[in-house]
Amino acid sequence: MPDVFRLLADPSRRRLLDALRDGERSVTDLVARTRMSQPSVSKQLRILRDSGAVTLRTAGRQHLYSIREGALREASDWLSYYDRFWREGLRRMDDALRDRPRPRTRRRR
Amino acid sequence: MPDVFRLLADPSRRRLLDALRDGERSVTDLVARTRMSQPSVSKQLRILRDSGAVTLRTAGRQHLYSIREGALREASDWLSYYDRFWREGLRRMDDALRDRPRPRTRRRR
DNA sequence: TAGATATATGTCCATATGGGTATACGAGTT
DNA sequence: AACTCGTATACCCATATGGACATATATCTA
Repeated sequence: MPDVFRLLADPSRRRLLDALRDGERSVTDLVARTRMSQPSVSKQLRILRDSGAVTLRTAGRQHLYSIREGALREASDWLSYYDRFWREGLRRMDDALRDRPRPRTRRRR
Repeated sequence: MPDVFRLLADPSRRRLLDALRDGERSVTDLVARTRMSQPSVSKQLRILRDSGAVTLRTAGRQHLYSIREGALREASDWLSYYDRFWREGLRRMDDALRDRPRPRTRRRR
């Protein structure tokens, strides 16, 4: 249900994730780094947590958040196709090109 | 302005992009493949086009859309950091892991 | 020109979303 | 216990979003 891309759609959540790249951070810490209000930070962290993107560790009265391994994997996987696609420079438009002046059919390698 | 992740946040747009992976497609074609209404398809294509994610080629009365090279590059780049992060197995959460029972790094199969 | 096909746009609507402010809650501290 | 710090939640609100339906526009065809 919780779509990874939906998560990443919000800049504030991305900023939070960016702020967490170097390791776990407390809420106050994140508030300082992201220029957001504390409630907003908590709200977005809640969303990130519910979606399994981050984990929470409680240390006294501090809540330390950290990125969960593989959280963005789904998004990354989806995009990886296009990455390969462009890097190899292979445009598989043969079908679409069929009604054009015969662009020389490519063979499967 | 037009955020790539915002684009990808909508499943219907992702379906459209998926349908375009193999090359350019007409609107009718996309309608058939995505099970969306024609106006919805056009609407989302409009958004994708305005954002520079797809390009349009007119052939008679058909509008042929195709993914624009490097359109999702920005998103991919952003994610690449985390990818590297996890693939190398480098979790800089030593502090956090300190009080856990040795999570044992997974080996590559 | 009339009609059919292909696509785009306009309008309306229901819903989701994110921020802000106030407030509640929990854990230390005195 | 009273107070303070750190964090979470509740509520309200303005806005964005996406879909459906009807309709407009453009291109071919008879």
